[in-house]
Amino acid sequence: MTDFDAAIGSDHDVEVTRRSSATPSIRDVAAAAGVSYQTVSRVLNDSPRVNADTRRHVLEVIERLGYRPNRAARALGSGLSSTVTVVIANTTLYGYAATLQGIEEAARSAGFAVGVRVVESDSPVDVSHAVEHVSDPNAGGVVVIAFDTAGAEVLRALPADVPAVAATEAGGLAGVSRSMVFLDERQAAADATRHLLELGHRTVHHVAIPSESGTSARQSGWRATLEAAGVPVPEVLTAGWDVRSAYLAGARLAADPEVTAVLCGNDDTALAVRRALYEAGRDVPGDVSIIGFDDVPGAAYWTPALTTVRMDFAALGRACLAAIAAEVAGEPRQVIALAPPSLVVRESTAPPR
Amino acid sequence: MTDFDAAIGSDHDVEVTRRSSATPSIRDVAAAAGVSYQTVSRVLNDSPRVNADTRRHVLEVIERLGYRPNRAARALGSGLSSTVTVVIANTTLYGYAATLQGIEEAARSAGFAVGVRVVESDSPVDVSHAVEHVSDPNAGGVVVIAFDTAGAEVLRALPADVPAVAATEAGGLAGVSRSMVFLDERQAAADATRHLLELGHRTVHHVAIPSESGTSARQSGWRATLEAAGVPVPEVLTAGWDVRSAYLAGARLAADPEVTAVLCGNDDTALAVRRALYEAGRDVPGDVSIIGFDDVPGAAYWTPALTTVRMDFAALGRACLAAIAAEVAGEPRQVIALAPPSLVVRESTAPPR
DNA sequence: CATCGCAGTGTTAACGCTCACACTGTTGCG
DNA sequence: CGCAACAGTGTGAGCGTTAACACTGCGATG
Repeated sequence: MTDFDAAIGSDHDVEVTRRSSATPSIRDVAAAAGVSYQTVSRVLNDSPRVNADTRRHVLEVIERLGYRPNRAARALGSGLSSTVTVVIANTTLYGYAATLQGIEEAARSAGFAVGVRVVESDSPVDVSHAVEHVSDPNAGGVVVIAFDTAGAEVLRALPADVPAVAATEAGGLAGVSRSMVFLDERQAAADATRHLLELGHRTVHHVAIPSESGTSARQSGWRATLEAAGVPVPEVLTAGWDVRSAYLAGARLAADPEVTAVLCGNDDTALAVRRALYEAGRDVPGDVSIIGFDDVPGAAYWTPALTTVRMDFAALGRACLAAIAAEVAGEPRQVIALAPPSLVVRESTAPPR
Repeated sequence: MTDFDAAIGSDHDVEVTRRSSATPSIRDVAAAAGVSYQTVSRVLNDSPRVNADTRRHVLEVIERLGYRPNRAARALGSGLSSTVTVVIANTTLYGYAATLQGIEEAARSAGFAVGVRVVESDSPVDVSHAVEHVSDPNAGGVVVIAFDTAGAEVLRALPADVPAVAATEAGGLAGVSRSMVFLDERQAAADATRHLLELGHRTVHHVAIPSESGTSARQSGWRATLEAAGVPVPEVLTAGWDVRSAYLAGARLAADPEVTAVLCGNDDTALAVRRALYEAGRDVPGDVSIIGFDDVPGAAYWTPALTTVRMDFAALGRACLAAIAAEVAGEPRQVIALAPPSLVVRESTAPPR
């Protein structure tokens, strides 16, 4: 205690410390506690080699001084950074946002900080800027949400020494040797298509959303099911992420009396298709059945409530975080298929007239 | 040029550098370019005091070596960190996600990195953890999305020396002296209410969403308008962020034949209210008119298309970034009201029967 | 009772960068 | 032609932390 008092009592050398008015550093804590700063560091990293009394006292001083560890310094000193950066095309689209939420949740409980970087398009400029941003040495790992070409391009352009994992479509990304995590949408798409066929529909149309490859897993599950059933495989209509393009595709389908069942690339697409059908005077599910993908929070409250595939994006995000943490820790790459999403049958599907 | 060549030619002191096998540092670049590391630093920070030829050569070496500046080291060395952390209650709710997108966009073009921290609730534990996380010295600024109590609590608990700005409801947060930015929703709520009144409705009911204060700006705009019009002010029904609670509120309204017009706290709420009305056999807008808030991307494609208030969350986010950048740069606090959002009249509102 | 081992602590040197300052050479001016 | 001014560059110190190692006692071991 004498040491402590002495340290506090003497103020003839106040000017020696740089600018102690600012946030206290580990050294200030050490001085106030009468120990070396290495001991404080040990307390912070709960090293076992610290006497219980010392630890308690240091903790007390930390509290009293309002000391907060400096992440940047820690990263510099250790060479490790407990940060993961999420590369994402758009934070407002449900699947992306929910995946981000899952990543953040897992990161938070694992003590990681999370960064976000939006890649607006798959243009070389956007992609290279994003790559540049995340390839900061000791910036930690990166999780690329590669549901689309922008993400996929970033993944391809990323230097091999940057630890990264991708959240992808089912099956992963061809030609990319990275850890990948995905939900098995192919299976779910097949289930959804079969559901429609079993209801008695002659065939099922499909409005596709953007995808990394030309053909999404959703689309291929749909196609395989139709082929296996020996029914005609209609031409695929492609929409963008914007609702309007889906509406346009929906309008084309609505004009075709042969169309009685539509598997939509996601719920937003289903919303727009349903609108187009409505405008054409065709009832859902009376005249046309529709199925979405994602199960956005409101889907159960639509009129009619939407039959859709529930995607557990939060689980996807959590798995991505676990994977990147493993990768940063030096474990080998892995490709993880999560449990297949399941079809939630509600009101938008019915037997054809 | 001779110096450069000489420096490149000589490799007898290759072992002097520590572990140059790893990512190159500023010193490796300097050595390879035959200049001091300070010169490289100057090039990186485009200081004007560098000869054009030197700069070009250094840039070339940087490119060749694949050098990437280390953000952590830079932050440590300068004491400044060009990172902003966004404190957010939920990344999947549209208003939050869109605001985040706006912040990120502005941050990206201003050269800031962005971090995300979710506060799951306004519980002391969650709040203090979030505060702890963002009060890292030299972690840069923080933008708190304070649409709810969780955000507001974080803001209140944040040490005064942490630079922060809040995206709030109209009017800002009482008792908090921080920079704040908001969209004037009060005005928009008044417009929406007036629209309904002008259509001939006796009064307008309101389903409120969570808000920082007990009474949201949306609610107070609604109330003021009803009072000014001298019509009865119905009891406010309160919903949470989840669609189900809004549905429950909607079910109560649907059961009341007096209800002919409802101003919903946001579009999700409107969706659920519309569903409840549908289940009760009441047509929208035939029997009941509804108005939402936010104008989510799909709102125009609902059946009926939703009359709602378009909130420019991206602009809100951009303004927040500008504000935090200013704050970090030492400029005084400011309270900014952005242009009031406007009502978009679509199909869900009509004169009462 | 000398020695080993280990709990507990301190010391030194990085980590990669920026800052403040010092230095060199050239230019411009009286 | 001497000196100030300045462009251009280098040097030294430090940012707050961790890692590696060195040291000090004390109890256990033979």
